[in-house]
Amino acid sequence: MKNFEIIKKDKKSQARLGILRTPHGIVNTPSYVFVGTYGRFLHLSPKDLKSTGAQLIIANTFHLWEKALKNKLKEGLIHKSFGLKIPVMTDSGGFQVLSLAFGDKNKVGKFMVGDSKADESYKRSKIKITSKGVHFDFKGKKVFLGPELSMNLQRQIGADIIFAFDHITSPLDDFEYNKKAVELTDAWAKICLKAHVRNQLNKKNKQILFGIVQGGLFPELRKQSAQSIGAMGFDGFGIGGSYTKKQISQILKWIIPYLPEEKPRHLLGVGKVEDILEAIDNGVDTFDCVIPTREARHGRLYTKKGHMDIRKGRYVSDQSVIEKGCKCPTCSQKISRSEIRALIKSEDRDINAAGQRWCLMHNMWFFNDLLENIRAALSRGTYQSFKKKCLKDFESNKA
RNA sequence: GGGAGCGUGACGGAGUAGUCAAACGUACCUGACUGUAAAUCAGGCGGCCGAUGGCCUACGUAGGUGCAAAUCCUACCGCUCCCA
Repeated sequence: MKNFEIIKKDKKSQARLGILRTPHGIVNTPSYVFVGTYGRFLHLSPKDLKSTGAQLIIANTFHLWEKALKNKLKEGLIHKSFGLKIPVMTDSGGFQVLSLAFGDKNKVGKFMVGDSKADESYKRSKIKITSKGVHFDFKGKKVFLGPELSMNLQRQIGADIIFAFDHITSPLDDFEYNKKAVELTDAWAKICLKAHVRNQLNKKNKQILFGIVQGGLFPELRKQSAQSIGAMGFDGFGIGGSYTKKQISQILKWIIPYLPEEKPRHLLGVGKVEDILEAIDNGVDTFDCVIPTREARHGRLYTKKGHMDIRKGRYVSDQSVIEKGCKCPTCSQKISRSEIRALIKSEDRDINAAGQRWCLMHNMWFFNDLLENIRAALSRGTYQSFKKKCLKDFESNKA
């Protein structure tokens, strides 16, 4: 049976409704993927996680590995770690080369604000990239990560869907550098595929491997990368890179036509409300993002009419629920804004954690519900009007 | 009745003559957060202005010394502790 099946396509866009089959269950797509980097969600029990309705979650190979380095990675640890038998992904660790090795130093992250020009002082001074992988400093130690190692680690970790080890570039990198990065990502992709075939040889439930498209902000490189990675026989595709916000849908338009229609597409690290609507419109099936969880921990709560910062003084004695009519675990239990605020403002770590837990469950449920509504709209053939209304409501900011 | 000490911005709490509109913390206000080194971070927080500078009002109250005081002196008010 195929891993992925398209059930319905939107007539006015690239959006599609599908089913993704994994060893630990099916995922209805489009779907949000929540990030539990270290194999857990801070402050949430497995039962809590389940109550959010999450279909698919993702952990990080580099961080799991780095954390478990003292001992040894245990076989198939990831589902035990999350404490739940649900579909799980692991990212390859390629992004950490950008975010850890030089992201901080050069103030380069996933997103750039405005249109940045190449910075003369920008250099990859603390990182050495070879055909085998990347050497860089982490917490004062020399570390190495590459395609072969990432594949082996991901096999041990045991997620349902794993990613090839790629080379992400920064918005400050020029065409030449991006060209090399695409070539390197291609070369590594081949190594990953080979290792993957070997690793999965006698396994009953084979892991699903996604290759990753790069190419920076250059249409010809994006096309080249999509064609090349797209032809390699991966089970699905990740779309990577770092860019300015406005460039997401542009990049997708460059890539999507060259990726095999029948295979799933995952947009790496994008997940604001307006961005996911746009991504789905352009043919993306899944996407992971820290936004729902990180922002929940920081007190930002989502509603259909925008988001609110529950820590603000105006909620001190607000006895209403986060969003009227919301069926999330938090609102269902009638936990008031006032109570959540009091908890999350507490300096006591346990009390504070209890507040964060309510926020986490609400936000995760919110995004799952949003995706469920998107799927329903796709099913009915009303995605375009749904998208329009959803954005209008959300941007009204009357939370 | 006698002795000792203390009174600082919304609160806690530094400062004890000039670099003080006053450290720091909290509260409060704004804003960030997009393949998580993020239960985090940044800015503001007396008033006014023609504002990377200027003016006014401020450190219990009222006076005083001094070029200059939240910082020294006197009195008063209030609070705390000790002895009777």
